[in-house]
Amino acid sequence: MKISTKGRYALRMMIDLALHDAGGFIPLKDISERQDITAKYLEQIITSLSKAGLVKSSRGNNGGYRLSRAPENITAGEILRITEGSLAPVACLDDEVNQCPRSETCLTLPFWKGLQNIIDAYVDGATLYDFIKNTPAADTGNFCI
Amino acid sequence: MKISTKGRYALRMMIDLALHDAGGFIPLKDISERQDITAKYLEQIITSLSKAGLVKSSRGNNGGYRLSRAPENITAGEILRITEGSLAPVACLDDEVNQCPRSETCLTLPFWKGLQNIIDAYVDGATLYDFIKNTPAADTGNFCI
DNA sequence: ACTATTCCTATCGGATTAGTATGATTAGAG
DNA sequence: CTCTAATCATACTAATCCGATAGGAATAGT
Repeated sequence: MKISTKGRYALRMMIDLALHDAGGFIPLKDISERQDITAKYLEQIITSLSKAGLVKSSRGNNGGYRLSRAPENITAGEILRITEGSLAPVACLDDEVNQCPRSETCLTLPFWKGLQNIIDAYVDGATLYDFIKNTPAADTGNFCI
Repeated sequence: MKISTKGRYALRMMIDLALHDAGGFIPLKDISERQDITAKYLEQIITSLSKAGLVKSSRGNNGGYRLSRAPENITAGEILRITEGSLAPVACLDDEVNQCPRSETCLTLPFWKGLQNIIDAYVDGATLYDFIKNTPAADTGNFCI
């Protein structure tokens, strides 16, 4: 029941992009140094965020990444679902493929469904702006996980 | 971010024990057949529940397991924490060993702490009785996951 | 003694995690 | 037009975790 490094690092990257947004593109190398995570690993993660449309990229010299929307319009839920796959606590809530034939009478399914609901509501209610709104411009990149 | 089979099976076992409680001990073989899970695997899981004091066991012929408390006094949270280890979504919330030196200023820690809080509140608010209270005695063992 | 049960410890294949490695492609600067 | 800094794409890998399986010892009722 743990969030993997992909989800955690993705959130840190997105917050980093929000904090250091100056209108232009931010190279991955800068994020890598501030967050102390290898650029190669961040590359994999931000690629999926880019394909999902959460960040825009620019190749070549002076290239990099930037948020494609304002921080108040990007939620932690979006970021985590893209990188973690799904936040459903059990597979049978994910899609019809994994549903079991006895789901109609399952005694535990409503419990898991309820858990999924509160998790979804929580992560979808947190925007990138919520993470950075109390942070002075000087205090950037304060992460621990 | 998935609950493992250990947590799911543990919950199913405990519900099974609650549903079939007739005062005596219920052999693991019966649970195994009703739930369609190998007895050998259930053995491992119920051992940890037994060591934690959630079930009482009796060895030898006519032995088995039974709940050590009434269903309304056993929560899903207890069961899941024993079998899953911890429901904290990130390791630095688990214990001091995993805490990072920058936890005071971490921008993501309050978010994860909040997620842990709602998960804890939800699972601790669900008792075994909640799972079985609407189940006719005839309809036993209806699980899908 | 026999049998049904829990208890204990070890093993194991496969999947997942958390990266690392290599190189191609792109685009601005000189 | 070349150099360089960057993204993009794909493959690989070591380590860990998951989901069991296996074999036998201990216990207790008949």
